[in-house]
Amino acid sequence: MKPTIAILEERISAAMVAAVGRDDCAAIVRPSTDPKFGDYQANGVMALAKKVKTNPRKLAEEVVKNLDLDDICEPPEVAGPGFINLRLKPEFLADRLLEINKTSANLGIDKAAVPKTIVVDFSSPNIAKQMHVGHLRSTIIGDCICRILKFLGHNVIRQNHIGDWGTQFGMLCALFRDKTTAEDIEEFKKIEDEWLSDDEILKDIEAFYREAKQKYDSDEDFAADARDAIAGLQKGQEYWKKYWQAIVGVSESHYMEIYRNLGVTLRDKDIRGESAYNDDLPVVVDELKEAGLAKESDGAICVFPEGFKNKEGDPLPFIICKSDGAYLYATTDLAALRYRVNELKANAIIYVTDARQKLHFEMLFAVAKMAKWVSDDIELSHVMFGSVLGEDGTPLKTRSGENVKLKELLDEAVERAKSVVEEKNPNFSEDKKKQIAKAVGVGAVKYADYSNNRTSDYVFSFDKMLAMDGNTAPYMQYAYARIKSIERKAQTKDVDIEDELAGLQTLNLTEPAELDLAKYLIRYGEAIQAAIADYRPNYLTAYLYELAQKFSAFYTNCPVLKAEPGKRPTRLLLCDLTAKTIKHGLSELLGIEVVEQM
RNA sequence: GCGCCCGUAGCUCAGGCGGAUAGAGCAACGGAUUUCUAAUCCGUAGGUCGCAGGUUCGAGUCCUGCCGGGCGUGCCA
Repeated sequence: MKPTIAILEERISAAMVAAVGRDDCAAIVRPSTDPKFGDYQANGVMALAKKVKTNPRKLAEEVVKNLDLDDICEPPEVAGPGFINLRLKPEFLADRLLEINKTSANLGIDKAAVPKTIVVDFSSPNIAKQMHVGHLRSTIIGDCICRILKFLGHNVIRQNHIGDWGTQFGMLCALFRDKTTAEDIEEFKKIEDEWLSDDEILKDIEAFYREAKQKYDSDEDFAADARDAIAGLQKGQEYWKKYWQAIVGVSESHYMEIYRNLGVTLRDKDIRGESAYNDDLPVVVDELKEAGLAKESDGAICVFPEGFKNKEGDPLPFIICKSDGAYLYATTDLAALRYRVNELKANAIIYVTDARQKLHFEMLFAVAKMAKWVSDDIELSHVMFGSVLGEDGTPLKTRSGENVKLKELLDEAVERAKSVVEEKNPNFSEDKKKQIAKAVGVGAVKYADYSNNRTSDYVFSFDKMLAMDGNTAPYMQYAYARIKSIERKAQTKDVDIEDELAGLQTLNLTEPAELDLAKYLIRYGEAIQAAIADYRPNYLTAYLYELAQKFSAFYTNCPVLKAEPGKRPTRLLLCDLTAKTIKHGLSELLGIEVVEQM
C-alpha cells in the first residue's frame, strides 16, 4: 500500500508542475504542525513561488485548482503565506484501515522496490573480555537497523567483526597451555557444549586475562612462552592454534548468551573476526604500494588521503603497517571492506560504532575509494553514536572505575522490574512474574537507548527507563497489555473478535479520539521510513510512544466492549491494529518483548 | 593549534530539503476512578532555542565570528 504522504506528495507536485510549467517542483508534504491546520500540509509552494517570482498565495490557489484529491481529502485550503492544508476524509481512513486489516502481516507497508544487499557491521566485542556497557549501543542499534532493513525486503548480511587477534593472545594461549594439555582440548571438543559452559579454567575470562597479564609482567619464562605462542600463531602453527581456538570458543559462548538475553539477532554464522583477514593483510598493503598510494613514512607504511591534516597542517597518515611490520585495524578494516564488496557483493556497508571513530572511517572510506576498491554506487555509512554516561555525566563505570558488565546491568534491570511486578501484581504466578520482569527490564534498557538520539551521549538511569510514565518500555508494554486485556474480557462476554473483524466492510469513525488514533495508525510506514533513512531508531520509538498515548486517550474516552453494536466493530479494529502495530514495532523491529499481562 | 560533535523549559531530551504560535516526558500545581488494568487520562504553569552579526517573505534549522562543553588529531581499537 502506498504511503498516504507519498500519494499526496505525488499529486500535489504534479499540480505544481501543471501550474508553472517546470518540472523541479517538490510539494514537501509534512504532517501538520497543528491539528487546526488539518492532518498534512504542503510547504513547497512558497519556495517554488520564489523561484518563479510570483505571489506564493496566488500560486497556491492555482495549484489547488489543478489538484484532485477528492478520494483522500476534504477540499484543500490555502493558508498563511502559501501553505496548502489537507484534512483526510473519514472514508479514506476507513478504507486504509480495512485494507491493513485484510493484509495485516505487513501492516500496510510495502517492500523496497529494489532490494539491496546490505552488510551491517556491528557489536564486534573483544575476545577475552566480557561484554560491557560500551558494547550495548553498537549491538542493539545495529540489530535494529538489520531488523528494519530485513522487514523492508533487503538482503541483510550481519557481520560481527570480533576482536579475536592481537598480541595479547600470546599470553592467553601460554597460560591456557599451562593449565591444561592439548589432549584435554581434544577431549573438551568431543563434548563441546558442556565444556564451553562448565569449564572452570576459562569460566571467568577476565580473571584469566588478568592472571595472564600479571604473569607475563613478572615471569620471564612465561613471557618467553607467550612470545613463542604469538609467533606460532602468526605462522599458523596447529599447536598454538588449538589453544587459541579454545579461548575464542569459550568467549563466543559468553557473548552469544548476552545476545540471547538481549534479543539480538546475531548468530554464529555472522561472526567473521579480525583473524579471518590475516592472509589478506599483506595483499592489501602490497596492492596499495603497487598502486602508488602507500608509501613509507617514519618507518611505517601509510596512505595519505586528500583533505586530512594533522596538527602541523601536514597530510594525515592512514597507517596500514607499523614500523615493526605489524598490521593495524586500518589494514584489517580495508581487508574486510574488500571482502564485503567482492565476496558478499554488498551494495551498501553500514558500520555501527561510536562517534570517536569518525575520523578513522572517513579515512577508511577515502582510501578504499582511492584504491578503487569500492565503486561510487556502493554506499558506505558510518552510523555513529554517543557514550552512555553515569548520573555524574561521565562515562558509565563501576565505583572501582571498571566498565560495567552488560550481564550485570541487565540482571539489575530485570531485578528492579521484578520488584515492581511483585508490588503491582503479587497474584501472578512466579513464572509469569519472571517472564514479565525479563521483558520489562531488558526492554527498558534497550528502549531507553533507542529513544535517545543516537548521536548524543545519554545518561543511564534505571529509575527513568523503568518509569511507567513517559517514553519508556513499560509504558509501551502496558498499553499493549491493556489491549490484550480487552481481548480476554471479550471472550468472557461471548464477543467473537475474529468474527467481527473478519466480515468488516465499513467503519464508523466519529469520535475525535477515534479519528485521532485512526489517522496515526496509517502513518506507521512514515515512521519506519524516517527511522531507516538516517538510521535513527528514536524516530520509531517516538512514533510508538505517540501511538500509545493516542490509544490511551481513546481507551479512556471510548468504551469498546460496551459500545453500541454500530460502533463496536470499529473500536475493536482500532484496538486490534494498535496492538499489532505496537507489537510489530517493539518486538519485530526493536527486539523488545511484549507481554499479555503486566 | 586544527578537525568533528554538541549547547533548546528547573531536570532529561525531541525537533524529518528553512515554514504558521518551538514540542514531549520528569519534577510542580489542579482535576478525573459505580466503567475494558489509575502502571492511566485531562488541564495549568514553565523558553533571550549559548552570544553577536548575516542570508531570506520567513532561521532552533543555513553562513560568519565569539563563548562554553565533549571527542579526535602518526605507529591501540
